[in-house]
Amino acid sequence: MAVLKYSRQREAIKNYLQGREDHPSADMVYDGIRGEFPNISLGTVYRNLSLLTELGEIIKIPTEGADRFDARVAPHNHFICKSCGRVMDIMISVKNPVEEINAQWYGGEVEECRMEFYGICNECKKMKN
Amino acid sequence: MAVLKYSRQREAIKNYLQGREDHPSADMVYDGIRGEFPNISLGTVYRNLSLLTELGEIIKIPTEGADRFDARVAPHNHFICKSCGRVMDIMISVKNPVEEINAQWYGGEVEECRMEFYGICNECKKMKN
DNA sequence: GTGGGTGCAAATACTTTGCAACCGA
DNA sequence: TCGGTTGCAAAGTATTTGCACCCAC
Repeated sequence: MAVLKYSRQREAIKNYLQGREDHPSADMVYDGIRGEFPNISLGTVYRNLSLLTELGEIIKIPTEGADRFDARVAPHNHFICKSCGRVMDIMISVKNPVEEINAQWYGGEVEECRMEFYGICNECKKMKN
Repeated sequence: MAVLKYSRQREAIKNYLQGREDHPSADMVYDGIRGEFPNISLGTVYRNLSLLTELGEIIKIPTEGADRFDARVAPHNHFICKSCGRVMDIMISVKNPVEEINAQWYGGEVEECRMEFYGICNECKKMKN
């Protein structure tokens, strides 16, 4: 791609993501920054999220339904609620098995491991009672 | 849901999945069984894949682009090629960290862990040379 | 001034759904 | 027969893209 040029919209999208604990979808980012940029378009949000993902400044997480985005790029793992779809960081570290996998598996070279833990979140458990 | 009734299409879809090493999308399943059922519709394929997923007879794997489906329901992990999108089983077992997570994390109760390993598959490496 | 970025709308990709006909129990 | 299932097409959701205008450099 050509030389990157500054854009206030891209800056705002990245800031918005960095200020969130959850993992918003493109649509949620769009809603979230319309206060600051009332005329921004959803296309611009998608374009910048893709660009930031390519640059490695954010991470894209495919889930059921819309993709989620995460400004925390350091390796970490996620909990995904089977009931409400919420995506949460799991902050505790478990041993990363990448070296183990590469030592034993020949389908390709593994660069990264993402663990996804599925279950029912506490919010949804409360609702059931 | 009401009582399940037998359907040749559903049977064929499940058989098709069980006979594959890869993890086809709905569209690939559709193409794959049109030989046997020339009049089957894509809607029927989607309906049955959803139903089988709910029944726990297959697994749905969200990825970039279309969802993939897997008839191997026993816990196992996947390698996803960043270049071609191919999804492959990683057959070697690494320790499942679910108990470790549940012992230390209070966001919810974890039932299942899926590890996704990202990298470049051997096929794509060959292409580059 | 040049070329990347934006807003807008149309297009595409993926998936679900309403409905009448069909078929398994 | 009864009600779940199918094929078809239309609708719905998620995402990408073409284009004229705008703005950073």
